Amino acid sequence: MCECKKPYYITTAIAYTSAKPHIGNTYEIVLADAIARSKRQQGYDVYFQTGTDEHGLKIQQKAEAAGITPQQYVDNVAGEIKRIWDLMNTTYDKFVRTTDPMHKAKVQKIFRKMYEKGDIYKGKYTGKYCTPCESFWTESQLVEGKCPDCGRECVDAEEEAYFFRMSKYADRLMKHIEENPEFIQPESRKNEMINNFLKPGLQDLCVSRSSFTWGVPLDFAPGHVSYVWLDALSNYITFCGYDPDGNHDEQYKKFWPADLHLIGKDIIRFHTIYWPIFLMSMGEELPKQVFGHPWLLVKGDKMSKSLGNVIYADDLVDLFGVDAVRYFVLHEIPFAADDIMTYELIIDRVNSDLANILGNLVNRTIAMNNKYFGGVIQSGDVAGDFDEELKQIALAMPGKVKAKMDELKVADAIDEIFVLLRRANKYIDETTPWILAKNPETLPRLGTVLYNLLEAIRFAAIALEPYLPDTSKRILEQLNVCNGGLESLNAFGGMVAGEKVGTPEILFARLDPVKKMEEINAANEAKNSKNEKKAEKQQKKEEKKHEEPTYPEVIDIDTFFQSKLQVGRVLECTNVPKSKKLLQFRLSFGKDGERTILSGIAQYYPDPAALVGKQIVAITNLAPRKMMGIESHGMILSAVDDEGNLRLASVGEGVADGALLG
RNA sequence: CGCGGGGUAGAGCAGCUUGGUAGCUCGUCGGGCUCAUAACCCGGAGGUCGCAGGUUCAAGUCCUGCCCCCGCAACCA
Repeated sequence: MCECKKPYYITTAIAYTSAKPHIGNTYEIVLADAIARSKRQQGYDVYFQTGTDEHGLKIQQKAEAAGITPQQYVDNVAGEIKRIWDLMNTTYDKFVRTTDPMHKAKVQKIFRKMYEKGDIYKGKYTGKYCTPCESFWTESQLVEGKCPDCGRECVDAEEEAYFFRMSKYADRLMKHIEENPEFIQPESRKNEMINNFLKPGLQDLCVSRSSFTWGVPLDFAPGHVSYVWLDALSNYITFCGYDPDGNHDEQYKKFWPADLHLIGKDIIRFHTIYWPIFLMSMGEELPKQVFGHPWLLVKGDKMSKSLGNVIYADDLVDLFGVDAVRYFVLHEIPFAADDIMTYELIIDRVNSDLANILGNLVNRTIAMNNKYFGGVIQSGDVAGDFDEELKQIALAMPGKVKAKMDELKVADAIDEIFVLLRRANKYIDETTPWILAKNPETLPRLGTVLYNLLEAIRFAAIALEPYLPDTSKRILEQLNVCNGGLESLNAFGGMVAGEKVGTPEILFARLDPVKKMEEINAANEAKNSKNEKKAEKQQKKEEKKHEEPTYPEVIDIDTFFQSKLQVGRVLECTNVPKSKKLLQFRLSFGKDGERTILSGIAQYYPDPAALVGKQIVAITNLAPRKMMGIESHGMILSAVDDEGNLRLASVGEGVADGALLG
């Protein structure tokens, strides 16, 4: 092999330390690990970086709620994330944390460099400001026009902030994306970025915050911290030896630009628009490829604590073992579409693929070699029917696997290995070793048949290493051979006659679906009844806090009478085109005339026309607001309960249209 | 008419660029085998390839129109 190995730099997104990662998050690191291991196997000098993103308002708030410092909080969560990454047997070379002083110092310099270059300028950030909370909100973040945190009035305000001139680099980025079709994967995402963000024109991005302190402080602007994304994205270079002053480490010179940023499809925009532009501003090369992988869903929903459908990697590992979990996520998740996971599906895969096709093949082959030849490997030179096809498939397999991996189609790559395993099972049927064993004359042929099988298994075991590292090792141990790497798969004949194989051990036990499900349900219930219930209750409380503004104990009558509440009659009610949520009402308020009001209740009224003629209650002196291009003059009152029942407020029939409430 | 992806056997997918016997995994039914973890191997059933037109000797595959689903963007005053 060549001494000067080609470099390969792969990263995952750094995990946000606001909560323990679930299996969906864990998928990313496993996928990256499979790619990294595969590249190492192919002889690349791989640098694999992952880590945690530890700044931001959310973390500051969570720490406050827990009564600890933000640093303590992120130390805890980062530890937990690292533990899970290790549990999944992932071989990252570096685990980075954005609270690292080295990183922070570099981010400060990067920021200053961009500022001095003129790419970042001081501007005014306008929005709604909640004085008691000292928080800025955008219009869309407000709840009922009030602060989403405390429910109090917000005022128009502006504060000093720093902006990045995105528009300056937009053309260059567009050109880059178009000239490098591999840059954004899968390709459908590429169009999304171009059409939704680049073509309409990039807005300048606000890259500083002064409403909270848990971030990288800007040395030239006291009170400001860096926008988390600028801080977080920089990790890919700061921890790889980048020096803002230009004295880069050897590592940086060797590995940058990264070959692959592996990220979730939800953060593609940050990685394919902002990050490349930041790099352009710094004068650095762009990463070669960004792959936005799909999601693992549970019953069609995104995993979330509030839905109560979160599945954690460590729980799955307890139930199925590391390699089974790795196999499942790597094999089931397609290249571009989200995948729905269920326990039943995992059991299914473990049984049919791992236990039956793989495990049973290894087991029966080694058992036969022990039974018929006392474990001694025979020579492979008594050729017969069916041998050639098996050999050809084995020899072609590594190349096919590599081709699939080059396209990042990991599931397909694994399938190529299973083609060989299936063929080997068939070969046993065709050659009927148990019949050959009965006649002393056919014993030499039996030796060769078993030799071919053992060799085919060796091929598979070595090829499986990137995906099922532990199982790969166990198979090779049972075969009693070393992992000779991919080079040992150039010729069919690596097993050495005269050596002895080990004893067969069950690699994956078959699972009884019914029993396993009972076990899973019991485990889940036990968990729910204990710590999770407490956590859930707290969670619910927190969510309610967010949803329902806290009201002042007492308000005076004048405050109440600031709202003009009137009875109105529905003249027309239609869906707003292209909107999922909005209904457009034309209402009569008697002598006060007619007005148009929009309301986000479309999902509750599949037949909006049915509301025509009804009397409702509306606030009519709210400031007009445009939504979906239509101006709304007021707000219709309604109530919704936890079950999702919604009713419009009314005063009963018999009151004149336009009558005032009070 | 905002942009994009997709609709193929009970489920999940491939095939469409370069038209020509509709394929894979799981499930199901039947058979074989007994070395092995009731596993393995073979065979069958099951599809008007979203709908309607068109081009062609021939269309999942190309063209036109329509319907439905899913992402992204906008949107709950």
